[in-house]
Amino acid sequence: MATIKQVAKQANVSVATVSRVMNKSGYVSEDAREAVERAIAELNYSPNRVARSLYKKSSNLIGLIMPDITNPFFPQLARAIEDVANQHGYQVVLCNTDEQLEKEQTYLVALQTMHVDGLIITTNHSHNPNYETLNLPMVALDRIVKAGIDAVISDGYEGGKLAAETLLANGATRLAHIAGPEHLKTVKRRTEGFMEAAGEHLVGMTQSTFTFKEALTASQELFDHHWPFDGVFAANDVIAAAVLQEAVRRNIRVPEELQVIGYDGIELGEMTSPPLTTIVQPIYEMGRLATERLLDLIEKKDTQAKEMLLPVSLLERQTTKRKER
Amino acid sequence: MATIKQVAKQANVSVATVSRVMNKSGYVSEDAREAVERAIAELNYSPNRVARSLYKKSSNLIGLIMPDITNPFFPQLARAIEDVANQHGYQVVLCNTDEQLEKEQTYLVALQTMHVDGLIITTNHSHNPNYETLNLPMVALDRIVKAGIDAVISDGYEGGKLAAETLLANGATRLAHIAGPEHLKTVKRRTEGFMEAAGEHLVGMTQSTFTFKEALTASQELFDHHWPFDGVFAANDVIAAAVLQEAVRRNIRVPEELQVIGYDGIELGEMTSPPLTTIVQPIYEMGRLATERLLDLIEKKDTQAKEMLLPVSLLERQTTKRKER
DNA sequence: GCTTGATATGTAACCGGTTACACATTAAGA
DNA sequence: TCTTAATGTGTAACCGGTTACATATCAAGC
Repeated sequence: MATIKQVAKQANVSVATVSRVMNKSGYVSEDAREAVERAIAELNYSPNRVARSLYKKSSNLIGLIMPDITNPFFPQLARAIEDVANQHGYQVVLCNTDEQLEKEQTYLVALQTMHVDGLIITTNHSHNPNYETLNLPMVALDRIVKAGIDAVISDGYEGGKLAAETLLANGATRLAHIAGPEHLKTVKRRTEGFMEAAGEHLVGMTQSTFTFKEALTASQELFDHHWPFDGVFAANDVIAAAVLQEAVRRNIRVPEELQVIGYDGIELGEMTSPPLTTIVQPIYEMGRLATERLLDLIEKKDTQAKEMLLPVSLLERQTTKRKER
Repeated sequence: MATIKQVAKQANVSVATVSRVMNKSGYVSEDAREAVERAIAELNYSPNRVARSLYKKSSNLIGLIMPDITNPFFPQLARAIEDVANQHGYQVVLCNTDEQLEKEQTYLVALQTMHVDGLIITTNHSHNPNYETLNLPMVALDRIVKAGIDAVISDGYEGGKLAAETLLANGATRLAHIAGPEHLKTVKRRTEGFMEAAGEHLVGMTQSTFTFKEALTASQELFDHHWPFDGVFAANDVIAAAVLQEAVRRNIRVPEELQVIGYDGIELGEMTSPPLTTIVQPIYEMGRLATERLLDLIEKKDTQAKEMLLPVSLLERQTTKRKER
């Protein structure tokens, strides 16, 4: 790899001049600029980012902290983040924490010592590591961290409500629900919205994490203890897939006997049989927004912390009866 | 953030001594060591990786180049890679290329200028960017790049064969197949193995990419043009899910009338109705192996390029008839 | 007592960029 | 013509580590 010194020599100028043409800063004569550009091309030079980082204390790296990329909600988010970051010349460092405080801590110091410019956090921290003391630009994504930290979330309350209303409007009268992990506020909102709109129609409810296995268990529990019901809202699409599978196993016809609505709008919903009706969050959009916001923060364009609440929408596939309205 | 100078001052020694105790190199007296350790603790110091990188020309970063993390095969791989990397003090930089040469090029120079220590490539490069001229340790994962570059792959040929044999052993006599993208050699092997073992029982075949939408189209085509058949092997689980959905839509009972086998063993297979029988690749294991191999390469433990071929196995869920054997 | 090697530690160069500062030249304005 | 500001360029300090090298002390061996 060529260095700036070699370029300078080749172009017959000093390193300062080379740096100036690269950064378009200060005064450079037309002649010098051309000579430098020629030398750069000839040597196929690209500046060493580590060296630049050291002086500038900025690495063009952003840290992405998530519970587990293996959870199908996250890849799309990661993709959006990476796309936007990349368009702006940033790279992203992937960190899976499994929501374990210790892993999170380890990553946090690693990211800090490598001088990442900012953080996107999609992990909860009810257990409160010292994000605040980190003094790094950061934005929370699909998570509410605390006032003073930017957040991008979707309107879970409205989503839950929309699910209940849809079920009811489609003729369901006995509603059931499988809630998500209690410690995730954004997920809890979905349950709250659903319960509000379901009112006395709610006949049963269980709880589950977002792993399919546990969702299956929770589904069985729901059927065992609360059957019959004719509409289910699951806190996310993975849980909904479990409900669907369990319904099939019990020879319950979907959507004729039982309508099911999920939440998230991940690709999985297309792949179930029948395809899943769901409340879609604008996942990619959320990732995009969060990243753009982070880059603004990094470039100090705005320091007023904001919470961005995005609308959700109903995607009717085939686990609900489409009613003419 | 504290610097080594501050630590040195606090401990009343020179920066060289501090560096020595941190790296356990050279001679350090017991007294000095203790003083330095105390100072490090007091100042909550951790060394600046950027500075270290600059001198050592090594960043403890590895680049992970994949087509699209959104494709459900990759998150598990990414997870394995990140786990192993992290255990060894490395972080991973995520790069989605969509198999576009241009994005790949851009990433390659970005990764190089930031002095990543190595690369894991899960992307094909029939279009041949200059990996060879990169002069970086790298290992190909689930891809065959070329001789001289390490590769970790699973035995697609045996997998395809196993699928055909299973279908046949379960009583199927008219087999069909949906192949994957032609340019992926590892995927082509599956088709070859299947065709070899299916022999004259093969009655129809179409082709598809790994996106669900196109897989659905390919499935419809298969049913439209080659029905009836009683066993299908899909080149991966996403395609198998599409076949399943299309079968349900056409009121074809699985597995009674039609048996389906997928390939990969991703979580999606658990979530379909009925759950998918599939040929599982040891995905996590492959990621783990590839990363360990890369770290060995980085630490120059071994320079003899190897190709590691991992065995696959049949996971019987409910889209095949389990036969007493 | 003198030589020698092991132990211990500090100084300064180095990694490859960026930029403050000094200095020179040129053009514009009075 | 003289002053002044704009333009152009190089030198060297700096970012925060690592390490080669110089130097010093001390104990062992003769």
